[in-house]
Amino acid sequence: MTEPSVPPIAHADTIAGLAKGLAVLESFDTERQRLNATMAAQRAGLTRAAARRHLLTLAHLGYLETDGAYYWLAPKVLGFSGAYMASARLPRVVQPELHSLAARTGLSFSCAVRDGDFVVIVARSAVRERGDRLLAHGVHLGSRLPVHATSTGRVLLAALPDAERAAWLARVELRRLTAHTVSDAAALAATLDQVRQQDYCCAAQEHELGIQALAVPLRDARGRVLAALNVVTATNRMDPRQLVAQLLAPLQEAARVLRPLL
Amino acid sequence: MTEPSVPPIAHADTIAGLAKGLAVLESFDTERQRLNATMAAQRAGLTRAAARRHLLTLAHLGYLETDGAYYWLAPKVLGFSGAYMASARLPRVVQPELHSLAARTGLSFSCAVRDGDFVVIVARSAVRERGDRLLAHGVHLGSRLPVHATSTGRVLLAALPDAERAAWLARVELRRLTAHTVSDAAALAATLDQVRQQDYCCAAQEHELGIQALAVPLRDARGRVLAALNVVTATNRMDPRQLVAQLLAPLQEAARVLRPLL
DNA sequence: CAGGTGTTGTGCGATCATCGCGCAAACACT
DNA sequence: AGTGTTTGCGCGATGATCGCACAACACCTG
Repeated sequence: MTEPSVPPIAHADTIAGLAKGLAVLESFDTERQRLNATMAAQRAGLTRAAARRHLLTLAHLGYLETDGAYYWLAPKVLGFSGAYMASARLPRVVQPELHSLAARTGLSFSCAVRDGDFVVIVARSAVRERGDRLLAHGVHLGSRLPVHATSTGRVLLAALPDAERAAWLARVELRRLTAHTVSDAAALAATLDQVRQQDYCCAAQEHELGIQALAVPLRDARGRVLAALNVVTATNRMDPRQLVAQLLAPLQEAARVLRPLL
Repeated sequence: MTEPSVPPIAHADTIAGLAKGLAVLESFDTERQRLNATMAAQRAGLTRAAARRHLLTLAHLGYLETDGAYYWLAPKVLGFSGAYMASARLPRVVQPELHSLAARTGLSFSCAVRDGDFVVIVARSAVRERGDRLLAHGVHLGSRLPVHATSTGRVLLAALPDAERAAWLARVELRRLTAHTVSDAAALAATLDQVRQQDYCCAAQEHELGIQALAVPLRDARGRVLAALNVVTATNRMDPRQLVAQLLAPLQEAARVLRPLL
């Protein structure tokens, strides 16, 4: 007989050490790339002593490098990515289509799936602008971008059942990333309704100034939304209207071609 | 007073749960992509019960997906890759040079570092052959390839101090991957001497039939070998002699250009 | 330069998370 | 239906992990 008033923190047998260690590993993100025990403890929600032990373990296993005081990610963590890319069906199937789109249009395309409050880029075909400048510079394979401020994220949110979407909107903090970011839950809900209706999403400068993106959902044969496909352009090269006019059709065509393969 | 005859398994305070969990996560590789508790236990060296607990934890945290019996990698693991790519200096610096080489030659170039018995691809510029067929098909960012059978791996081995190299050769099992793989320690040692002397390595069909690669070391300003740069070609398009004649100079030039930046 | 202030490394005993055994149920294959 | 094999998971014992607390160190500051 369990106490009904106390919801069990973890109902099943979970390995606390593993969860904490991964929290530590996750606390190395784009913004904070070098951490010491104190900072890692703060970010991962552990005591300093515990964080230190986990950091030492991760370093010992080769996932982190250290100078004794600070720690940073070692190339070994890329191994997970390699294993995923080798195993997962989605990126393998989508990648050629992205390359084809990129080759035809000279623009950068990505495919993303949702993971909690973020989208994860699982396939990408980046095109270098003149002078080797890459658009959306920091976006790589594996990049995690906030779901509420990205075209792909919104397409994926729009595909959620109403109840789940409502729960998500009630819970999440809509961080403002640029002056254009929609950070009001009601406004986002309205946007998502529109996205669901028109079956695409255009997000202009909401995640990063100077760039805008257009996304469409990727459905499998049974109609379930598995991922989102998008294209990114510089705002000074094209306005949102042109973006939709010129690139919605190719994106939708790609989604149509991929549908039976997913 | 510790027993002198028994080398302590882990001298410092290491979190066993974390180490085991990561061993479980690592047991999902290119070859075995879907595992149940029994198989994971075998591969990670745990009991079935322990493996199950670790798998459940990983699934609960979103790193694995499961149907109840089998487990496979979730896209969330790509997040580590994204964080590493955003933080690490090496791939950021090398990537443009790889693209430039690829654009000029129409071939695929990679940059790799060593992690134990494997090299990890940390940057890559892949070129599609005619008909979208990709050379060295399964090689992605984050791929782990056996160090002894790859051009990059040998360049990195050749850079090791003698004692370390000898220790490695004595310890490692030189798995035969194709009929051309050098799997004899003495023969590999001789090859490494040659690599060290000529400062490049050409490996023909040792890792995969039909492809060959040429690699050079990437040194920093102080002369330390940090990584290796290579190019891959199909054996039916070029013989090893031609490969060296045509591509050694561009690779070395790239390494020279990168040297002050590393 | 001594004293103060903040930060870091780490030993220690208590505690509770993790261990693997072992059973029962499910499944597979006659 | 019967047998052999695999799987899910509860349980009590055990030892790994916890965070406190102290010492050592770095760095100001008057």
